Amino acid sequence: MAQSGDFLRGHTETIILRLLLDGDSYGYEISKNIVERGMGLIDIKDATIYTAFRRMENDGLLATYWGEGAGGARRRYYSITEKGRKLYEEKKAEWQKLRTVLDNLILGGK
Amino acid sequence: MAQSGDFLRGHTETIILRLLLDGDSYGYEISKNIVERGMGLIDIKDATIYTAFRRMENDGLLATYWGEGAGGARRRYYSITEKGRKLYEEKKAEWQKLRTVLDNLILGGK
DNA sequence: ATTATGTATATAAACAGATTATATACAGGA
DNA sequence: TCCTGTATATAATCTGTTTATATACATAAT
Repeated sequence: MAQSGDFLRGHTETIILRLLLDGDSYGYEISKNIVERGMGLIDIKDATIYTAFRRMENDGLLATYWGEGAGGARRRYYSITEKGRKLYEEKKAEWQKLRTVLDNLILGGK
Repeated sequence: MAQSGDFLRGHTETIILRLLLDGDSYGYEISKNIVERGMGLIDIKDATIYTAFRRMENDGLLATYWGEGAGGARRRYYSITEKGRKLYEEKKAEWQKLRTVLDNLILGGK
């Protein structure tokens, strides 16, 4: 019923911003990175990543430039902007609050 | 950008199932219950609840009956089915795993 | 009396982010 | 030559949530 995309929704941008905090990267690498850390639960699709990039670039959260295609195809690199950093901090705080709320609502208790 | 609905998505049904585990209830009460526990972060809309009920009833997760409208309008009560209980257990385990994954992806570390 | 508020359910239409499908391109191994 | 892996991109589709709107009854306020 609910696919991985259902609970990724609302977090995809935050995750991308977090990864770019460690340094510039490109779509394919970011995608692989997310799936790797996803413990088999997260299966983010290429199209999701690339459409998120367009959206985030338009929103001024990311800056982009072309890197040399070392080996295979060309790579488009992304770097996080100041606006992106600020949004990340907000989203991070939001997640920490949300986690508590969902623990309460899903696991129950009280 | 991301509204509360974005991170509710994929969890709404789980939350409803959890609340019905405590006993039969009706839409308005469930809705109020969720918002109350939401710490101002969750603002689930009526339409979301009622469309979720239809979906879940069609999926055999819920059974329904009319209760007397004590005071105001009539109430449609819902009770969780065996299938609903099983799905809840799956979703609960999924959430506990997802929480760890998202902690890793959003907060970073390692 | 009538207006406003709170309780309670319901559905069509719009919205938005994720998925599916498809296309392109190059390198290296079988 | 074909397949796999790397790498990006977009149109069309899917789906759960939201917006807007409708109905209905009880009670308190004007």
